[in-house]
Amino acid sequence: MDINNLCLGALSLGEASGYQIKKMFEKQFSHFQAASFGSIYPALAKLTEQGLVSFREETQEKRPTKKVFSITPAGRQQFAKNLRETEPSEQYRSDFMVLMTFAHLLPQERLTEVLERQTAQIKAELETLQEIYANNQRLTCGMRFTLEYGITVNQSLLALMEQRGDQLVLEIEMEKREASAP
Amino acid sequence: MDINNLCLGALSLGEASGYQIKKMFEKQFSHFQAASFGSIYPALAKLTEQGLVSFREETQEKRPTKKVFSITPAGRQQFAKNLRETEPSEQYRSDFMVLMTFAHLLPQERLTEVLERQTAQIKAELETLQEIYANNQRLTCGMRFTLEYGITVNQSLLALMEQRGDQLVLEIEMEKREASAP
DNA sequence: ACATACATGTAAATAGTTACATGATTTC
DNA sequence: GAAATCATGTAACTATTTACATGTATGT
Repeated sequence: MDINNLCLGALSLGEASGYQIKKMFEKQFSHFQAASFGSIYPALAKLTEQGLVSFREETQEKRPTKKVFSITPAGRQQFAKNLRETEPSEQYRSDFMVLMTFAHLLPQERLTEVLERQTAQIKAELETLQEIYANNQRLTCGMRFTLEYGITVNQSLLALMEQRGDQLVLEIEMEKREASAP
Repeated sequence: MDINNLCLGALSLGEASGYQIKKMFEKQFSHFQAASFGSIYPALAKLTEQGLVSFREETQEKRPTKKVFSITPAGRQQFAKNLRETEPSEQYRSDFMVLMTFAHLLPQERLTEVLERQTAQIKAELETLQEIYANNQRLTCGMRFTLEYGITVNQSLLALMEQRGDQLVLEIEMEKREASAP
């Protein structure tokens, strides 16, 4: 599923400007998809060209004029079709995991710092998801499910970090000592 | 952290051919990084050019000749330096989550199928990780940690899918009925 | 007979990010 | 006075995948 399609999906939930779609990627969709302006605006232009979305210009006081995009019936049909043909693939890339894999090559202070940063980030992500879950009435069942999915992951990860983090630091130190004096 | 560096990291654990490095990405590193031949071979060529790795050609009976790469002292130093400067960022992209977000646009059978596929995939991933964890003596502490990390995530996700999956299908059906007859 | 494992490599295509350009308004 | 929010857009760059090219050996 590419950004073009994702924009179509976002608009299937209601009209929005490019800027507002970016906000959606930073909130509701943040735990499973990212997108920058550099991909959203060209996507919107292409979808307009294809007749899958339309827009009206809205002049505002004290704010720049914005283009409010709406999905067309053709767009709605196309999105439903693309969705049916989408395979549920997943991809995950983690430099945190790379750092852990080679933790023995890191100075102890850096390792401790990285573990603390990761814990803090998991905590922050968990709070963000819980906040969206609690303070949003207009969520579909499916969105609530994805939020629960994210909350579950982050809760179990937080528990792991808190009980296993310090232990790892000690293990690495022991491993280093053994290696230097066998 | 790019593929060039990751290849350097893989070789810091022991000498290997390009083909064997690919295998590492499919096993030990599979839960947090992916790489194809199209990125590994050029990476190895570049690292050789930079003097960070060296190789010897090994002729085999009944198998094609292979290049066995080793990390040089300069390579080891460079990798440690790169690692210290790597930030623990993470990126996750999930078409499964996209499908769930727009689950109300999917035919019921397709939704059920996707949920079952996802459950099966989580199960498979969990088993793979547990197998690597159990049947591998040469794992560093850090690698064991990443495996526990992956196992934890998949265990909690599996529990969620089993208790929440069917419920979601029912909720979606109810939502659809309400929408058509308000 | 067909797929998979072994083994290396290149070129084209893809899909995206980052940085730039522009500018008013509001909050700290 | 600096930073963030609102708002749109382009162009260069980056990193990676996919598909192609080539070939033997083994398992199903």
